[in-house]
Amino acid sequence: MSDATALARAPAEPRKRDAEATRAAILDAAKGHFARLGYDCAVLRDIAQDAGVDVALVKRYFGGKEALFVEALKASFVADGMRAWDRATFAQEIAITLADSPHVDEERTHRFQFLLRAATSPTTAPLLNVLIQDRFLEPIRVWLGGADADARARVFAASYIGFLVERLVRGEALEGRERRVFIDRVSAIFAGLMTVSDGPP
Amino acid sequence: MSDATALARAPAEPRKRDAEATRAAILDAAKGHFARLGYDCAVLRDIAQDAGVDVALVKRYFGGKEALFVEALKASFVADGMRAWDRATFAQEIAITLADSPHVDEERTHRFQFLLRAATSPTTAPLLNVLIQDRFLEPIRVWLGGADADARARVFAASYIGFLVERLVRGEALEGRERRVFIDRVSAIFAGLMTVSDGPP
DNA sequence: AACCTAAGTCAATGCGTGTTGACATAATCA
DNA sequence: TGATTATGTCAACACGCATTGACTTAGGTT
Repeated sequence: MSDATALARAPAEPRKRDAEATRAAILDAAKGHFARLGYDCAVLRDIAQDAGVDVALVKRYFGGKEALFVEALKASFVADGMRAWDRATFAQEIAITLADSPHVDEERTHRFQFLLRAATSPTTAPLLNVLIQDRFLEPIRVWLGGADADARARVFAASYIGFLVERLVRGEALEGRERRVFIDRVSAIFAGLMTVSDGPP
Repeated sequence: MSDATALARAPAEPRKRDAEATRAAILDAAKGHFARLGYDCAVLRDIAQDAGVDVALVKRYFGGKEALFVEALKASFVADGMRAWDRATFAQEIAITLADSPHVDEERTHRFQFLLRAATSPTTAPLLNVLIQDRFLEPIRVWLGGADADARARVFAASYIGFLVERLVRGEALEGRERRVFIDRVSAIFAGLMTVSDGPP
């Protein structure tokens, strides 16, 4: 046990002084906590501890909880990724991802859980309108392209969010035939949204 | 100011003593608050005040906040409604509802917002697994029927939730061509899920 | 009428949490 | 080296909130 305590005794090495690094550490920890817990349940002390930092530094570097949240939210949406998606395989790939457990794609999962939590908390929802428009809906709209891209982007985004929630509450991966059917149906939906027109002209 | 205080002086009429009625009043107020605010942001004092009741009565009748929440959640899902949906018109109707503002369908909106909030709060999510299965997924599964009803029910439920979130953050009704396209696409998705097979056999 | 029990009220306690300012110390520069 | 500043630490404070128990009173019972 003495080894364990020795390992846990990180404070023996009292943190190099490096403003940028600590700021980044806080931001990074914050992203995870906010994504997992949502604004209201996330606790500054825990975030700080996770970053190996004193709580007071949150104030120094960000001003407060809300400001930290906004910063973390923006940092979580550097709005890349989507451009790189391959149109030929996207629908299938995303459906597979959504059929699996939330734990396999931690990175992307976190980013969108963050968005979801932010959107569904009454405290933070007001902060989101612009950001959602700019960094979520708009990239999708551009990526989809074609006629009525805005409406299709809405449906696309909504579906995505929905499947994310479903996977969240499901918690575990789907298996066997259910999994195959799920993937087929979901990828059919996304594929349908990528085609410019399957409704009346 | 004396007028205002006079107006505010509702306590002049000190609440008839009726256990069932007050219990119901609390539960009713709780449903609204939890749906609108989620578990964490909802405040017992406000719920009590809304019901015209002292906070302590929440303890007397329900035991505590969490118990009240569970009760309210169950009460919000009497699992009716869905059976009554008309298969011929459902997809179109639901799409229209989802295109409009959240305020037009307060009743149903509230019930599902409740579910959503509950599912996305880490505090309450654990309480939901069974309930979601029993009162949400299962009715959909039965209503859909046919082969692979379970997988289709998942996709169905997920889509529904997603569109609900989308409408929530959108806040206002869609208009014009965007609205038409949105409705077409959404109803196409639901209609597709109602058909037994459009994938490989 | 006296009494008893269920229903409702009130004030206080304790905890979690964001925020704040005073203090300590490493890093940098004159 | 000594002084100055940026960086990090610590200990409270203030606030909101759920919870709790002691007290009050209406409504029925004997």
